[in-house]
Amino acid sequence: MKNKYLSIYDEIATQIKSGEISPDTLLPSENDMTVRYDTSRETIRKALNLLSQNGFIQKVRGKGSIVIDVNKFDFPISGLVSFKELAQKMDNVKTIVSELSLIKPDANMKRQLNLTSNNSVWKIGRIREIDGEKIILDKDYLIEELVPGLTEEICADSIYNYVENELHLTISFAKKEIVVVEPTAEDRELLDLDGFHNVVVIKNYVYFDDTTLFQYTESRHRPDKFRFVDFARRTH
Amino acid sequence: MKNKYLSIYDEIATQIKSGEISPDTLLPSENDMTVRYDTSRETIRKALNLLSQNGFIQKVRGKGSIVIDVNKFDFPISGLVSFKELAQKMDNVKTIVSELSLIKPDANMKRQLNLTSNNSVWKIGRIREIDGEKIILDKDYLIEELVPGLTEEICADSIYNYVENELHLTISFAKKEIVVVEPTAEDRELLDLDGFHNVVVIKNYVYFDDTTLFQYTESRHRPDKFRFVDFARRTH
DNA sequence: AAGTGGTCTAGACCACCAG
DNA sequence: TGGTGGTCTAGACCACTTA
Repeated sequence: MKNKYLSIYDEIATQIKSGEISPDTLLPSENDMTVRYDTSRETIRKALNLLSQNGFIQKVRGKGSIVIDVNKFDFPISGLVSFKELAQKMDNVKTIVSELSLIKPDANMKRQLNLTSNNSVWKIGRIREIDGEKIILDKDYLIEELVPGLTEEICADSIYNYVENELHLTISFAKKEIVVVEPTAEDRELLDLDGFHNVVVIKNYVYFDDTTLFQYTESRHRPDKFRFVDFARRTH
Repeated sequence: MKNKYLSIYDEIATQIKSGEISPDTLLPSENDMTVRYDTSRETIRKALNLLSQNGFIQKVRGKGSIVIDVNKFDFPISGLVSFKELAQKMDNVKTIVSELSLIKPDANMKRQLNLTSNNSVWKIGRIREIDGEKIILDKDYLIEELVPGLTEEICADSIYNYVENELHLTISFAKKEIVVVEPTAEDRELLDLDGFHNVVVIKNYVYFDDTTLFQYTESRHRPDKFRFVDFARRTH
């Protein structure tokens, strides 16, 4: 137990997810909670603001904090979600590493990754197979200097895990871009396109704490199996 | 001037956007700012956290707040963005109201909008024309009781404006879902599909402060003109 | 060791909602 | 009018970075 406000957040979030706290009811007031959790009001408010940002409650001034029916909204996927996290919710998912090599970046790549010197870049291709069909082609580019020692095993598992837990680098934020394009020859070769005329491309730019770009990823999806969910909350 | 922390946020955000504060430099420390803005540290921190959440700065413990190059990341579109806001960044944009009628909801619609009684529902169709091509078909469904008095003029302008500024209802949060589907007969009829085989469908569920659903919208895009940008920040 | 941001406290006043 | 959440203060201790 380190952060008091995170503990409180976790406790309440768990209760809401399990249904122990019913949707459409009010949480105890902030002042009640200061007593119940033996802490100050600002700390309670930190926890409640997190709950609000993550779609668990809705705060209304003069009234209280209303519990939102989380199951009604299947849930914020927004943010940094790796394929592995998604896959855990499904069965029959397999990853095939189609490519793992070190390349010299061309001019375009240098621009994308903000490279000036001639660093080597990991080029990784991974095919995601769901229920026996090859649905997603993930193409990753990472600067070797920052992420040494990649292996096929790591790629088949989760690169995020490796970076955060083994290398102890902190991934901080990401920009995501979604577009729909004609399939390339590579898409046709590697994916089971089944006559589909487009692929959905998700471009992901992942940054470290110090705002340097660490990874550029393209995730190329067969359109019928693609679904993106975003949960937006008005801030002010 | 009401909120101190919002004023400080606005001031610094403006300076970053204009380039008055250079990217990759450090902001003054929080303690410096308490003096400069004549306020407490927690208030400064509120402003800085907003800046961080909106992608202007990156806070690093023990170091300081690094200014991010906002022009490098075009910018957070994530959230509640109406077509009108998007259109203001483009030229040659036109809205054609193809339908505005009151309907009795069918079973599916009742489920989507959480209706029990037999309320009437606004059905609105709007075609968005960009550079003379019909690119987007927006279909909106709103509960009449909550949003009375809709006219073609309002629909051609912005429904959000009407709801927030005329009716004084507060839109609070929204769930967005993106999928790619085969065009319907209606899509083929109303849009210039130019031989494209898919449309990108953005489903939008908009909620009021009290967590009741207020609007369901489908925005149907020709795939080549569709682009979605999301800016995600790790919270903990 | 000095300075930074992260957490936490115990108070205060305000705007808003309900009975 | 009493209770709610929203803002703000002046202080404290801690973990982390940098020199």
